[in-house]
Amino acid sequence: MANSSQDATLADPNTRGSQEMAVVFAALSNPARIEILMHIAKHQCCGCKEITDVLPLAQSTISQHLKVLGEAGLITVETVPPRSRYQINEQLLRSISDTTHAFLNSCCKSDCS
Amino acid sequence: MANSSQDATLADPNTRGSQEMAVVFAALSNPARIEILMHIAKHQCCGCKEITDVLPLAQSTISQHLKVLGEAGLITVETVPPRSRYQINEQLLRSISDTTHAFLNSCCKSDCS
DNA sequence: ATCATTAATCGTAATTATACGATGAAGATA
DNA sequence: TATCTTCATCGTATAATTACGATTAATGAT
Repeated sequence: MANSSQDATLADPNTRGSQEMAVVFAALSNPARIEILMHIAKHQCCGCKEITDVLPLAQSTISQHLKVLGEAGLITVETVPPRSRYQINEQLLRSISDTTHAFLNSCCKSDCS
Repeated sequence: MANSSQDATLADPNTRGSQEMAVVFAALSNPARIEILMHIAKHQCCGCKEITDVLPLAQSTISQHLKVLGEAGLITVETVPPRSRYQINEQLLRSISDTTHAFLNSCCKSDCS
């Protein structure tokens, strides 16, 4: 079933193909998810409710977005019912940041006049 | 109408909100589009046909992907029928690279133990 | 004039994404 | 035990994405 938050196939920037990159970008392709990510980063840790209080979306929708972010490995979850604490997966995010930077820059280093 | 390749609202990294970021990430959220982008970067300039020859997708599909990449501002088009030459929008891509890097890093600079 | 090449667009089908309300599960508290 | 809070999941409706073949448009070559 599905890949957990710490998926080994995403650990090494150099083994990240177009498929893996697309998954990460897809997770970032929704404005609500970007806001959620920023909110978590700002508050370091937070639960679904705090985000629901701040964004104009239903709790079930937020929960679903959190799931997508988790499956892409961008955040981690720690559940102690009835609460779930979400936080940024810093290690992976840093790796993704580097990969993205390298990828985009590799598209720019030519001189097509 | 719609936004052309050099959309002023995307020119400044600091004015890029979650909505604008999501558009860029959405354009990058498809493996075929990543491959297309890499192919264009590798060959500096190329037409739809060269990409169609290399990817297992129909010409109409490639053309559609190119349109998405163009609307997101990642590539520019120069059409002299019956050809269209695509190339990387380096300036915008560099700006996007910086924005993405800054955004992802801003999510990592806390210490939530 | 006819044909070939290249690429955009249209129509369409299948899949995926997004959002919601309702429900269920887990534990804390009255 | 009954109630509250928090969150995940289910079912569902709507919209967007992805892909294809067919068609059209523009130009160059025969």
